[in-house]
Amino acid sequence: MAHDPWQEVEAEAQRLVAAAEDARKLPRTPPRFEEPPEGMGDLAVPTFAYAKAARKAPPEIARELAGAMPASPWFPKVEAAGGYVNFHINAAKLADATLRAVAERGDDYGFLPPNGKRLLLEHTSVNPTGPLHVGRARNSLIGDALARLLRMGGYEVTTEFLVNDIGRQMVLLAWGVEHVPESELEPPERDRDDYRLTRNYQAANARTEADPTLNRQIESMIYRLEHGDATLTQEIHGIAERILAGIRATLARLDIHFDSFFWESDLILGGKIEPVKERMLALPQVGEEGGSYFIDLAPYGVQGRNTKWFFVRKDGTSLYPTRDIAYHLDKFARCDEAIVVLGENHRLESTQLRIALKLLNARKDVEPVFYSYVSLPEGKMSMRKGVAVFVDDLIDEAVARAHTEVSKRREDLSEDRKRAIAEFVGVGALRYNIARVQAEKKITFRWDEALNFEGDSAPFLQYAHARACGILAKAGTAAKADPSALTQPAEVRLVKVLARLPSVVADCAANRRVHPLAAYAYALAVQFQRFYEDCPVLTADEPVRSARLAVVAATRTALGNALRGLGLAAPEEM
RNA sequence: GGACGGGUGGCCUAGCUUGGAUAGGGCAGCGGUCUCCUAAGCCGCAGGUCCCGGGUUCAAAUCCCGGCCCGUCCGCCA
Repeated sequence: MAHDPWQEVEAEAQRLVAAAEDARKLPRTPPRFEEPPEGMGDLAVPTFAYAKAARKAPPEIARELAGAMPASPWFPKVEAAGGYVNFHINAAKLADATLRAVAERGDDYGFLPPNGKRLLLEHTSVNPTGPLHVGRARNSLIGDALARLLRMGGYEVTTEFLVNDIGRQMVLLAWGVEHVPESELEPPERDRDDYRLTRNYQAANARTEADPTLNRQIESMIYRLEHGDATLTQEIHGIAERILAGIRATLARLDIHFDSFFWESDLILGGKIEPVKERMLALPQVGEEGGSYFIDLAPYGVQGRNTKWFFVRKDGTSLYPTRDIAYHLDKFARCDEAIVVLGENHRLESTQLRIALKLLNARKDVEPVFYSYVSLPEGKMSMRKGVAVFVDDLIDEAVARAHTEVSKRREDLSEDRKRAIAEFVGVGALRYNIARVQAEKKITFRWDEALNFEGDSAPFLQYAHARACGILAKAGTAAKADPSALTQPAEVRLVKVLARLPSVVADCAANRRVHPLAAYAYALAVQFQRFYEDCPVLTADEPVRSARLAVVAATRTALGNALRGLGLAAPEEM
């Protein structure tokens, strides 16, 4: 475990506790280490749990346990304090282990060894009917950060965007493109196909609402599409491709890119739907109602007004569930684990899908990661009502505000340099604001909060990284570091944070959560800033200078990797 | 009606899976701090019924039960 210093520390403490338990004839209790209050050590083991069996007071047990603890080079001091046994760590040894781990792993410090698993992560998957708006972008931001995090966690990750190019919405879009002339449309907000074509989509929506007879046209188009009409499929595919190009351009600005695009129409053209439909129809759980088919999910824990999950229409065409199942079976053949990022409104649907996959004896399950929607102070975002914030506008605003800040703070820089900094600061602020919060929290979008550049924000983290780089750039080559030269509280505390990165990554990857990594990166930046105030590096005498330089270098690596894991730029100056 | 998610100082948020020592942070507010590696920083002050009520426990923000509030879903739509 040379790559994970903190793991090494806990393993050693665990060994000591077990030995002490045996010596005192206490039952082996897998210790859950806690962090004691400041100044009371580094690891704490509560002894309350032993009290009943031992029939002794916790403080007494703590004293006995502490006394029975074998000597260890890791913990020069183990003491009882109330009902706790507190371990004081050997700071020099931890520094040595941490700096060695960073040296051994190099730029990969914090990356876990490859676990050999192919993980398919689906995210974003918006219907290509218009530009990306802020509500949906949370999906992309969470998905992309998760992909980066899981790569750090040792997975071989493929990100995939499911392009829906066969639904009613897409037919409507195609109809709008064909039947609504440019002369009847307002000028587009931006000169790009996603902005241009979404006007046709909105117009088509408005017209079908006003004139229900149009629905027959639309329905016949849907029918043709679902029966593999190659010409129509091609046409819609082409339109979707143009809008998707716009969406991809927006995402690219956020540094979000996909490894794979899966076109839903390929399921139909590839004949993947029919076999799945047949397999489903053969299930004993299937019911029939007026020529249509469903699975009653009530026995599987689904409750509500209607537990019937229809997958075949009375005209024999497949419904979305069938295609979703076919898609997932296809996914499963291409990976070892499948994750999909979904909005909270898809919770039930996801449960239904997973039950169906199980009934079909699918070889894998799909793991959903849910997030709540982003609303505006004035209420819900809605494309149809035009109450939405486009991601492009959000990015522009973020970058503009960042540019104002950079100009204020760095008059010495060239305009090109300021623009470059403004770009990663603005985009970083946006990304971090989503990444730092638990996905299940609903968010009310406020400009001032989304574009905060101080305190717990991306620029703060980036600034810490830039400062570390600044010191290293001026330092020249350093002598070999002697970890025992690190004795100041600020530098010792920084080392302790540095030691934790691999454990944090492991925890995040296992739980499929990115926000603890954000919290870690912030804690690391905070500790580095304090170190920066308290511990001069370049002007220090040897051997302190070299030791501190090694800590700064380790910080650059660890913080840089944490930043990149969150999808944020790790700048050398700002 | 049912299911699921959230509810932590004025605002935002961590901690909840695995119960433990004064509930961590940030923003906004107030006060300090640039002859010294970038002040997007650092230091300090102030601010809390952890939604409410029961229960379990030596110990509950955390677990259990019952409410309340907010959100989401329960289409032969996708």
